Amino acid sequence: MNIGDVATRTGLPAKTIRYYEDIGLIKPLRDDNGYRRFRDQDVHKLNFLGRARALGFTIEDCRTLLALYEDETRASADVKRVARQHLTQIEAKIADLNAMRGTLSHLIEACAGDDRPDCPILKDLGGNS
Amino acid sequence: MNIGDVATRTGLPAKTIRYYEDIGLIKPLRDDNGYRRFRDQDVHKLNFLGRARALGFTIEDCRTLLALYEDETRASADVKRVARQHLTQIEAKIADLNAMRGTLSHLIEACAGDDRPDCPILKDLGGNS
DNA sequence: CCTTGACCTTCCCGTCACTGGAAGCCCCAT
DNA sequence: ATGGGGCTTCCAGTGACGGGAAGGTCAAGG
Repeated sequence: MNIGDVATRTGLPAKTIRYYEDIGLIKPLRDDNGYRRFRDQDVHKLNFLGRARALGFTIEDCRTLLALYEDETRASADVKRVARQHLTQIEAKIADLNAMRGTLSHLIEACAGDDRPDCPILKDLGGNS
Repeated sequence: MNIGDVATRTGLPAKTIRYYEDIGLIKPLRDDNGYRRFRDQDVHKLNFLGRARALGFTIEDCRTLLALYEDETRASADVKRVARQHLTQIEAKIADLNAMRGTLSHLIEACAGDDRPDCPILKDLGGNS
C-alpha cells in the first residue's frame, strides 16, 4: 500500500504519516522506486497513533504507549500510570479554561455591546480600578 | 524604569516584554545607553496585556483589544464580539477536553493497573475489536 | 582606578506537532 | 509523447515565547 491509500484508510494526512516515520514511530518498507510500502502492521500502528492523539496524548506518550502495546510482557500498571498523568493534565487544562470561561462570560454579560464606548471588559483588562 | 523593574511590577518575564515590543504591542523609549525606558503608560499596557493573555486571548486579539482600549470612540459592541468569539473557542476546547476526559477516565477505571499485561486502555487504542 | 557582579543589549536556536510549498521523479492513460 | 496525478525530499513557518551566548553598562567596594 502506498501512502495515499494509508492516508485514506487511517484518516491521517500523508504529511503526518511521513512525520511519524521521521521521528521513528513507524518504519514502513521501501519499494525500488523509493515509495514507502506500508504493511498491515504499519496501518494498525497508525490507527493506534491516531486514536492516542485524538485522546490528547503527546507524541512522546504515544511512543511510550506504542512500545507498551508491542511488549507482550508489559504491566498494565505502566499503561495506567501514563494515562492517569495525562488525565491529570487534561483536568488541569479544563480547570484553567473553566476559570477563563467564568470570568469572560461575566464580563460579556455586563457589556452592553452597543455603539457607546463604555465597556466593562476593557475596564477590567485595564485594571478595573 | 528599566525592563527588570517592569518585569517585577507586571509579573511578565523580561523576554516576554521584549517580545511584545518586537511585535509592536508596546513602544518603550530608549536611553542613551540603549536601555529601554518604560513610562507608566507602557507598564499599564503591559498589565493590560498580561490580563488579556491570562484570559486566553491570542496575541492578535490582544492587539485588537489594546487598539480598542486606546480608542476613545470605540463601540463596546466591537469589544464584545471579540470576547464572544474567544468564549466560543474556549467552550469548544472545554468540550473537546471533556470528551477526552470521559473516555480516558472510563478506560483508566477499567484497567487493573497491576503487573499483568492485559490492559483495556491499549485494547481500545489498538482498535478495540 | 580596577574589578566584580548584576543588569542590559542583540541574535539565534529550540519548543510541539505538524502544515504549506517548491523542485523534481515515477507511473499510467490517452 | 504528453498530461496529470502521486510520490519523494527539503526548507520554512506556525504561536508565544524560553534558553543561552557574546558583549556593552552601571554602581559599589577594595
